[in-house]
Amino acid sequence: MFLTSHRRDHHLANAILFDTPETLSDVFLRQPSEHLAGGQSLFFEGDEARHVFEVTEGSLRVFRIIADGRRVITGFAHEGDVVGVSLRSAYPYSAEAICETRVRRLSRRSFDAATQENELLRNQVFARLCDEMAAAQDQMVLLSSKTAEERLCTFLLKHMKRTLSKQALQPVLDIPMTRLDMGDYLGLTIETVSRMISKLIARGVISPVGRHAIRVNNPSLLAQMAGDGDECEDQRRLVAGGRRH
Amino acid sequence: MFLTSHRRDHHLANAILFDTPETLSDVFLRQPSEHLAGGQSLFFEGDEARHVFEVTEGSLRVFRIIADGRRVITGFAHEGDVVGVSLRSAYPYSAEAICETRVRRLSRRSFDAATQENELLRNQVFARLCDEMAAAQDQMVLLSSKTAEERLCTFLLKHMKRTLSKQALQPVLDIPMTRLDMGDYLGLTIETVSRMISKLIARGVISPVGRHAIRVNNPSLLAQMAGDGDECEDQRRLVAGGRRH
DNA sequence: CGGTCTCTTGAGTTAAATCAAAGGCGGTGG
DNA sequence: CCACCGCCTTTGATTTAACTCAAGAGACCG
Repeated sequence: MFLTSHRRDHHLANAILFDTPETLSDVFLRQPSEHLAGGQSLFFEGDEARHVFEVTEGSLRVFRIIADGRRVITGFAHEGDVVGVSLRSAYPYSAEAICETRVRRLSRRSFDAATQENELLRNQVFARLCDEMAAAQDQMVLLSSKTAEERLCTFLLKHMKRTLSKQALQPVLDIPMTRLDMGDYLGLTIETVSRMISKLIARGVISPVGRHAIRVNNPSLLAQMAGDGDECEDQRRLVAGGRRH
Repeated sequence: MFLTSHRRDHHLANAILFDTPETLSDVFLRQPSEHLAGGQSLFFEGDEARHVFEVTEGSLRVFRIIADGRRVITGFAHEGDVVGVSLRSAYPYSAEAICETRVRRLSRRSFDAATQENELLRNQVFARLCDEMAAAQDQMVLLSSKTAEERLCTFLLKHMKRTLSKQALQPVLDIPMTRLDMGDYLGLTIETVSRMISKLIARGVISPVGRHAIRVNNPSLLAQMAGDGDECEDQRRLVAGGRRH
């Protein structure tokens, strides 16, 4: 389980918060931040789940290796996200730094204690779990019924929304992960990912800015191509007979 | 969000539990059970999330209708499962009875109150959320990297495990859902689902028992065909270079 | 500046989707 | 009780989107 922070507003001086944490991040504030080089593992699937981590800088990929050796990335954790939350004794997935990354570590005991006693924190954990669940369902929709093009556009759009909130209206989007990461996340091969990126570039929707960044020229077209429709509420009640499985 | 019960042991007389619920089911015990005919909707995606439901009999499909009218089933809820748990004001999915089904309804206020004040219940909700999250990740693995055959076998196996626990060693497995339901859950068309079922029958792995039940002749072969390997721990640490996206 | 790794592009293959049609089961009414 | 109708399911033929295989291009590093 990894928990995505939607907003992290530090209203109050951190010093005050050490003893009465108001946000999940506050709980981690006392911990020293640890550095991970790109590609370095934080923990492996099956390891005893002794710690919970907050990402303070950089990004992690969260994945499983399946029977035949293939990798399935179930999500990415970015600044402010918490990874390793679970009730099981072992981590159900591995986590690895995509790029230079910093995390704060907290023992599960401490984390559990903090969230058990503090209703505010508890609700935040619950809220994040719910959001993560919703994200997982979105991903299921993507994997079970979107085309390669729609998957890529959805991915870019999601990362745009995440970055946009902090980087104002800057249209240059950092993509720290490799094509392989994207492929393993989107259920596609690197070749298909590459082809779809080329297609978007050819159509002028995006422009390449080195290998790990793009400029989004036409966000609304990108959104349209992501195939989420307008989430048109009315249509939901009709049991529309659209085909394609 | 819907929560799966792993075990529902009523150690104590229910009467005693009314005031001090020990399990999530106990919270629903006072509520009258409502009947749903097959195909009947419990709630729609986007509806205001006023209630939480416990399935006491039968099964529900939990799904979303996407932009082009297609349906994606994100899960099924069976006896003992709780559906509708979320923090959002609106349900993020629809829920519909697959067959004759009974549910107990609880207002979100009551449910939240009960779980806020009772640590035991709260932990159960948390545990179920974690399990559901793990199931969602399994489903992502299935959708992003399993073949049609593996998907079907995984599906049958999962339902076998669920049913087995209560119906002893009886190898006849009820499949209340239609081929369309299976397809929308597994990311396949009804034709492909049907073909894969025929293939399993031809190979003698299963035998048809009417339309909505099968006999599993060779559970271990079925497990092998599900493609989950032996979850061999050692292989996990090797960054094996298996192909297929 | 050579080596390695990542990415791109092209050509051919394939698993599953689509299109099409027939078969079986269940319900309804004569 | 049987005939008919509608729905779900099965099976077959064809198409297609994405995968696989292959080779070349660009980036990064010692």
